[in-house]
This record gives sequence, C-alpha cells and structure tokens, in this order.
Amino acid sequence: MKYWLLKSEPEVFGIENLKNLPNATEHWDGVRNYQARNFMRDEMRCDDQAFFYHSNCKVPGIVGIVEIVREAYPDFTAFDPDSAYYDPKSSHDKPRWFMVDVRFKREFSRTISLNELKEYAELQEMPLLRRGNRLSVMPVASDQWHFILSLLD
DNA sequence: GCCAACGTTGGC
DNA sequence: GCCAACGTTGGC
Repeated sequence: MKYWLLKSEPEVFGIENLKNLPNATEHWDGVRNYQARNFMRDEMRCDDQAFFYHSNCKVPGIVGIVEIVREAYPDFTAFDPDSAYYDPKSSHDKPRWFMVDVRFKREFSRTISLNELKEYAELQEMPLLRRGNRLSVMPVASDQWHFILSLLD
C-alpha cells in the first residue's frame, strides 16, 4: 500500500465538504499537472491512503486522511466547456486528465501546519517542503507517514 | 529545440 | 494582494 498527500483549497473543497457528502466519497477532479496526473493514473491504487492538505488558506497544513476507493478514470470536468477545469485538448477518445475517487477516513483533532512540518528533520525530504513545490498530488514515504501520525498524540 | 512571455500556484 | 517559483506555450 502506498501513501499520498492531496492538496485542496478549503474555500473550494475542504475536508468538511468531503465528510458531509453521501458516503463521504467524491471524485478528485481538476488535477491539471502532468506529474501529479501520472502519480494518480500510474501509481495510485485502491486502499492507498492520503493526507488531506489544506492549501492557500490561513493555516496551510494536513487536516486528515482519505482513502482511495476508485482508481484513475477520465476526469469528465475536462470535457465540460462550462467547467473551470475544461480542457479542449482532452477528449473522450483520448482523455488527457484523470481523477480518482476518495473517501473520508479521519479528521485530525488539530491541523498539522506546514510550519510545524518544517520543524522536523525527519521530514526534510518531503516534496511538500521543497522550495517552490507546486505539486497537488505527491507520494509520502511510509516512515514519514507514520512519523506525522505520531505527532497527533 | 531554445527560450521569452505568460499564466498559475500557494505561502506569506 | 504580492510575488517567487515553476510549468506551459508558441515564435523562431
């Protein structure tokens, strides 16, 4: 099983939104970066777990955990001219963008902020902490995953 | 294939 | 709202 980190802007779609949906499940649409897409399409598998990260907000950080419940399939928002994620270069025949389905698993008792994550030597290699990082889907090493969870108690 | 211009991300 | 960092686009 692999571990991941998924970024989302809470003003657009936060963990509260996911939690309150039927089955607490939603498709993870709008990924428009090739590297992020490749992770999702080629490596993400059912039952993988992912940190839910809130970005572009007052306190950016990890707020909970989701699990992957459906593997990559074409991102239909790319086909919709009315969608903010519309991409005329993506077609049903040759979809360019993909999404997975995620299900809410856990909300942390507190946000593990980006500032806090930066403090730990154990996490210095996380792609999240690399300067100028903009990936919205990225892998998390198993030892980093467990280290972060150990911060909660 | 180079690279300048442009658009986006996301912390601050 | 600013702006650094980065990805993409398109002229050549």
